[in-house]
Amino acid sequence: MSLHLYDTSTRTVREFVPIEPGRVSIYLCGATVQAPPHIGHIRSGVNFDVLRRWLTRCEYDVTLCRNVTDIDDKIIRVAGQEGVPWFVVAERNQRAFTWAYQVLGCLPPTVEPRATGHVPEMIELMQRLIERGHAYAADGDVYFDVMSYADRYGSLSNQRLDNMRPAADTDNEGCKRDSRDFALWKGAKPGEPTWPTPWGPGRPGWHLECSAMATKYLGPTFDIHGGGVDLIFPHHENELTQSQAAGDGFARYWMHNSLLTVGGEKMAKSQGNSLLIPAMLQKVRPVELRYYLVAPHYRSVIDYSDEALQEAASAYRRIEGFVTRAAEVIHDVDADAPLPVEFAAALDDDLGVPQALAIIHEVVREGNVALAQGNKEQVARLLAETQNMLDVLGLDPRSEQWRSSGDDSGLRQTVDDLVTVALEQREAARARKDYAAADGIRDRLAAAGIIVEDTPAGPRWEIAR
RNA sequence: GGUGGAGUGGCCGAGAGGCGAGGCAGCGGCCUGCAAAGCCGCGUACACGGGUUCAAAUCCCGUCUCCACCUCCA
Repeated sequence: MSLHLYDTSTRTVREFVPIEPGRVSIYLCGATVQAPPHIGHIRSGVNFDVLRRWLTRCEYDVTLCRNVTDIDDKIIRVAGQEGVPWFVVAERNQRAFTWAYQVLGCLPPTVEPRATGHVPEMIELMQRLIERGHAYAADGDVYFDVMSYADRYGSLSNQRLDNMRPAADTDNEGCKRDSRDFALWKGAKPGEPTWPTPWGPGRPGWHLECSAMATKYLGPTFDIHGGGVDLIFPHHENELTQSQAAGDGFARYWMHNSLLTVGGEKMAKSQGNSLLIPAMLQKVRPVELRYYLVAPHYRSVIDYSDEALQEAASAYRRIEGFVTRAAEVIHDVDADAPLPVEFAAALDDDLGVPQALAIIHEVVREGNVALAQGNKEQVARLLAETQNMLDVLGLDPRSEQWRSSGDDSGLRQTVDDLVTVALEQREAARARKDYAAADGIRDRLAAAGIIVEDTPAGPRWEIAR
C-alpha cells in the first residue's frame, strides 16, 4: 500500500501522489509569536515532524517550510503593554518556540520565513489580485473582494457564503464593499509599525503572508499544507482563496491536526489553561512528553490529564528498557534494516501511529523473550527493527537527540567505576549468602539514585528516573 | 442557525459488518535468595432506544451528551 492521507478539502483519505516524483513540498503554519508555545502548539509540530520523518524514510526529498508570523494585533498590543518595540516580543517568543521544537525532537524546517521579511512578495500578490479584480484598496487598507470569487469561496471549509458572518477583522469596517471581505493589508495607525506600499504605509493582514511565502519557497503549486483544525476557517480558506484568485494552484493536500484540550476545553490564553513546555518538563522527560503527544492519532482530540501523561511515560519506558538492555548486548545496529510491513502499512494509512506503536510493543515483547533466551541473533534483528521504527516517530532513545540527556560520558564512566565497586561487594555478600549486607548495599545505591537489577549475566545498573 | 468531529473495559487509546489492536493499572503464575525487569495467563468494553443482517462497536432511523470552527487561534 502506498501512502494515503486524509485531505481536509475533499474530506476523504486520498492516495498521496506528489507533483514531482521523489520530492515533497510542505508548508506548515507555524506560530504567530504573540506568546510562548503551549503543548498544543508543539503537538502540531510533533505530528508534522512524524509526517516529515516518514516521508524521508520513504526516500522522498522533503522541503518543509514552516512560517513565523511575527506581526499581528496581539504582538503589537503586548509590546504596547510592556513598553517595548513589537520585535522584542516577536523575537522573544520565536526563540521560545524554537527551543520547544528542538527540545521535543522536531527536526528543523528547511526554511523558516518570517512575515515581516516578505512585504515585497505580499505587495506583488496584492497587485496581482487588484489587477484581476479580486481585491481593492480602501482608505489605506486592501481587502479581498469575496463576491468576485463567490462561487468558490468556502470550498475548503465547506461553508457557503450565505451562512457566513461578517468578518470583523479591521477597525475600518465601513470601507468594505461586503462585510465578509477580509483584510489583505491594514493601513497605518498611530504608534503601529508600518511598511510602505503603493497604497500607503501599513502592515500585513493575517493571511497574506502565508500565500506569499508558500509561493516564494515552494512554488505556485505545492504538495501539502498543514496546521491545526482551528486554522481551516478563516486562515486557510483565505490563503487558498487569495492564491487561487491570483492564478496559483496552491496546496494539493490539506492536513489538519486536532487540538489538545484541558478539561474538555480548548487551550487558550484567555482561558488561563495553557500548559507551557517548561512546566510539562517538570513532570516528565522531553521524550516522554513527545511520546504522549504523538501516540494518539493526529486527527483525534487529546484531552490532557496528568494521569494519561504518566501512563504514556510508563509505556515509553517499557520500550526504552528493551532498547537499553538489548544495546548492552548488541553494539552494531543496522540502520537500514527493513521495517516490519505492518508498521509501514500503519503509517501509510494516514499516519496510523497508534497501530504503529502496537507493532513496536509487539516487537519489544519478542525482543524481551529473545533477550531472556540469550538469542543474540534474534535480539540484534529485533533491536534494529525497534530502533528504526522508533526513529520514524522521533522516539529512538539511542538517537543523538535523546541519548544521555546532559550527562557527560566522562562523569558517567566515573560513576560506573564507583557503582562497580559497590556491586562487587554486593556480589561477594551474595556469594556468602549474607543477604542483609547485599540488600543494604542495594538500598544505599537506590538512595543515591542508582537502580540495581540482577540478570543471568550479572547485575546491571541505571540512573533512577 | 451553518460546518466538521467525538462518546469504546478501572484509565489511556486504535478499529469500522464476523477471530476481543496495543499500552497503563490490577490480580494469578513463572523466573529471582528477596526484589526489579521480563515472560505467561486473567476482562464476554463499545452513550441510549429501535431496525437491517445468519452475524452490528462497526450499517440504517431516532434520541441524549460533549468538543471544535463560523474572521485572535496550532
